[in-house]
Amino acid sequence: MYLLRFVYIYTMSSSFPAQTLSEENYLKVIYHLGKEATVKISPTAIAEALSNNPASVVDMLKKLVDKKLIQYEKSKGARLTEKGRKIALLIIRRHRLWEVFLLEKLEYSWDEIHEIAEQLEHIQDPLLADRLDKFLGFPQYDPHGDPIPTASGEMADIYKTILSEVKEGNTCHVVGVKDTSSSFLQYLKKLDIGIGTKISLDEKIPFDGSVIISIKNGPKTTVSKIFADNLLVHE
Amino acid sequence: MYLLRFVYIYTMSSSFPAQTLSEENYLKVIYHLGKEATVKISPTAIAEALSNNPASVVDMLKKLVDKKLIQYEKSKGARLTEKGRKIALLIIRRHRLWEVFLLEKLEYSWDEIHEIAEQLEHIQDPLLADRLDKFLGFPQYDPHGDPIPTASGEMADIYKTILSEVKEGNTCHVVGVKDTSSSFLQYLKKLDIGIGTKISLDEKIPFDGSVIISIKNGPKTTVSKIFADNLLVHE
DNA sequence: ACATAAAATTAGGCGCGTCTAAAAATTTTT
DNA sequence: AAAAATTTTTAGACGCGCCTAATTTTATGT
Repeated sequence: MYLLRFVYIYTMSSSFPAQTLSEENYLKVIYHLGKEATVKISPTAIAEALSNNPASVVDMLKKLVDKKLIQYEKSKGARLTEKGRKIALLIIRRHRLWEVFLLEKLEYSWDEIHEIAEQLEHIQDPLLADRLDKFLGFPQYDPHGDPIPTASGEMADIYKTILSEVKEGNTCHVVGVKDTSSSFLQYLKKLDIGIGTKISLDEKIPFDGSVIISIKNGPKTTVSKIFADNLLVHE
Repeated sequence: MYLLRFVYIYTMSSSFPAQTLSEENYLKVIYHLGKEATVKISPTAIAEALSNNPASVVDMLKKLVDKKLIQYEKSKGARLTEKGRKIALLIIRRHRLWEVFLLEKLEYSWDEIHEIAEQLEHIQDPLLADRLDKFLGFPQYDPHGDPIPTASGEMADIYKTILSEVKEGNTCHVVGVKDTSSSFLQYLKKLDIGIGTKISLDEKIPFDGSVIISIKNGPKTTVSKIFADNLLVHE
């Protein structure tokens, strides 16, 4: 019992004091803007991502510096500290786990889950993310194909690609969709394709980019290039 | 498609514009304070329930009057309007559904769920409560034995009582616990008693109030009066 | 290198929800 | 019915997170 508690102190979920909702959103945005390049993030970029004003951003950046969640020097851009990065990853972990929950358990569709997860990601409880993770069977990817950070704050690389990029003869698993229109989602349902569905790419037609696939080792089906461009998969 | 949307307008979950978190808490508190008596609720009582200041309460009451969520005349106390009552019931519905989720699906214990549900009850989405309700199998009572308001805003009466009040020969179902100490919860686990467990009261011992019960039609077990006083049941 | 454009920062302000202190109204006590 | 106690209300203020407008700093173009 004591040992368990001890271990918990070192998992992401319980080691940080609660941030305000707004602070959490800043950390998340700085993380997302910074992950591509190692460049420092400008107030303007943050303001745009949050749909607010650069002047407001500067105010908040000062506060985040005080809390040691970011590094920031005047006119040099912001960067997460290790502490800030861990919190950002926790928010992202919570967001993506809730998205899986909403899609798989509550039967929401791909295009509805993001907005609700934006709210749910801020629920504070030291055990919640890990319990939800377990309940969902430790999913590795969210319904948009993005990797879910682990309890210890590690995030898998994104191997996701689109079906049309898969080589002939290879097999992949569906991790999400790009297009979330109901016509596409309904078509997927008809083909019995969902998250995790195994697809083998049998042949590509040079003429129009159509691809011939086998769904769950079943009979061959042909889908258009438009279809294949919008299905996110993971090899 | 259109018909479905139309119907939804008339269910509790989607018919109200979002309130602020604080407004929702005021409505909830006014509901809870008002349900016992039909008396009007004083600012002082509300302030105490919210652990804040009567002066703050008066400010908020004015705002709630403007929004037509309560009736309030100077120094006469507050009362929910029909609109306010419906919103309060929706918040309570969400709270209790999330409590069921946390206990049954995420393996939280009786004493941990309230605080998390206080946060989850404010998540805004027109479909969420109803989807969660369905996912949970339309539970009628939360883990504390309190009835869950329906999607249309009706709440069952509270029939709950304690095991020691059940008459000899009657059968009841567990709806919750009064004591949430881990020693009691562990004892319950050992006896294989959980939410919904069927218990028949076979005999009461006059000497010390011990009761002899059958759990799930199984063999007879004797439990103390202290035990029977702390188990909430529903006949 | 200098003028111009763009970005960052400061200054001052605002709405929300809270507070304290003081005044007004109501209720209770005698 | 008057005095005392309590409750309610007003007045004024504050922190948070945001805003606009003006200023300063940095980057860009010729």
